[in-house]
Amino acid sequence: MSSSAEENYIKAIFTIAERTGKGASTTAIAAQLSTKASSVTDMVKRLNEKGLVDHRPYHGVTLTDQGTRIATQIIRKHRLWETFLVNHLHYKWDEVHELAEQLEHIDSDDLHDRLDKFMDHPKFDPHGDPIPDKEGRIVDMAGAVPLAEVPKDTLVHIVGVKDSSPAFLKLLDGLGLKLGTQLTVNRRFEFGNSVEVSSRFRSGLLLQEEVSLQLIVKPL
Amino acid sequence: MSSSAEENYIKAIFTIAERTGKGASTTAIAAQLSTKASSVTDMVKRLNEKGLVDHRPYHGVTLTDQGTRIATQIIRKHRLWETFLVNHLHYKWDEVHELAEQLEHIDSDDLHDRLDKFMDHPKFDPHGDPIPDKEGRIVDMAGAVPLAEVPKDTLVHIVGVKDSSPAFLKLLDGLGLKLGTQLTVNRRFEFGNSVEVSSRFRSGLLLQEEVSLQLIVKPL
DNA sequence: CTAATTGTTTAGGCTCGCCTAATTATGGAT
DNA sequence: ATCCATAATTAGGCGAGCCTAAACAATTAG
Repeated sequence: MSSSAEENYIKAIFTIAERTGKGASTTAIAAQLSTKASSVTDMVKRLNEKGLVDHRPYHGVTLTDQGTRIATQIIRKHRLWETFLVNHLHYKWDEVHELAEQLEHIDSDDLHDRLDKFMDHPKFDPHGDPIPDKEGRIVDMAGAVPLAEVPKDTLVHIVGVKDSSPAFLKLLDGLGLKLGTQLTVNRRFEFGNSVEVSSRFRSGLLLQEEVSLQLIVKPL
Repeated sequence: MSSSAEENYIKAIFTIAERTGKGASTTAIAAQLSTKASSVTDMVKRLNEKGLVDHRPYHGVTLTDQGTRIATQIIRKHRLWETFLVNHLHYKWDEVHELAEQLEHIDSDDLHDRLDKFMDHPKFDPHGDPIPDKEGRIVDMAGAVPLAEVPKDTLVHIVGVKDSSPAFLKLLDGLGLKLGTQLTVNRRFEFGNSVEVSSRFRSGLLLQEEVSLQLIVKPL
């Protein structure tokens, strides 16, 4: 029903709305997809005619219920494939995004249900992002907060990353940080709003706000 | 480098050449892809400009070495995915073709090498067709012949099917025949060039030439 | 050898998805 | 309330891939 191009727009609109809490502007969509604003205008018109988006110029594009359903299914497929690639084909967590961007467009609900079952219904992908179930429900990550907001002397463990770019993930690898790693905030510094944390393997690790805002943790 | 559409043409040309031993005519390609001859002319021109095919009008389109390499890689991907779908996601052998047609266009040699490794380098897909290795080498099926050509009182086992259509595969399921099934030709009849075979579970099974030509077996 | 049939290409047109350049509309600052 | 920077749209065009209808070429049958 939807082409890959359409699906990419729908996903972009969804993630922009999620990130900003507002409708996605023409310009924002263009930036997200590395395309031009005029192309976005074109596509938004098409998606609107298909009943997948609403558009109030200068106030953003929002997904209709139907559009939202499509978006969550694409995200489900994306995260299922990422999980498969990491857990079964032994890719590293910073290597799977591009591949999943291709695989997410495979058109078969049944295939993805089977993949889900094959992996025993994983709840989170390799970056800690929740995998929507086949009805589109997403478990909510109650209690999860950026490391930057954690008070001194709290024991937490890493449950996700806000930034899944290869660069950031490789940085974490280099610091010996991965999902599940337990951390305690030892000290908090005014300067650069940085925190000093200790893990079992490394203590006195100083993290700038730039990092600690992207690291999602949960108290233990 | 190649679009899905181009890949489909290349694959079609390859399989027609394999089936007929000759270059693929414009008409044959059109039939294979359920498209029109004029569309084929268009695409053949493009593929020719890319150096993937040669074309002598009225004598058929043939793949260049480069085109052949692409074709075998697509077939490799197709058969790897079919194997994955059947062996790991528990699809039936008549259900996987369409899905593999989508998955075969995923652009990543590495992914398919890993998939190959994950499955322990399978040599044949669920229909008994050989899976090219990453250099494009295909194991040759020495000694494999259509059941129709097997002399009386020979013990054979099924190693492949020439026709992988769901209809034919379901027929085989209905007859209790699958890859590996051992058969003996009890009798051969003039009429319809049919053969009577026995398996461990069923004896006196009469097969028309239409079926026995499609069943590839190997003497034991 | 010619004619008829079949195969192939050409011409022109369509949609999708993208582009650039030019234009218009708007929200926000003054 | 007006003006401006920014956002958005329009207009026109392009390539890929497909189509129909018409023209044309070649194989093969007579």
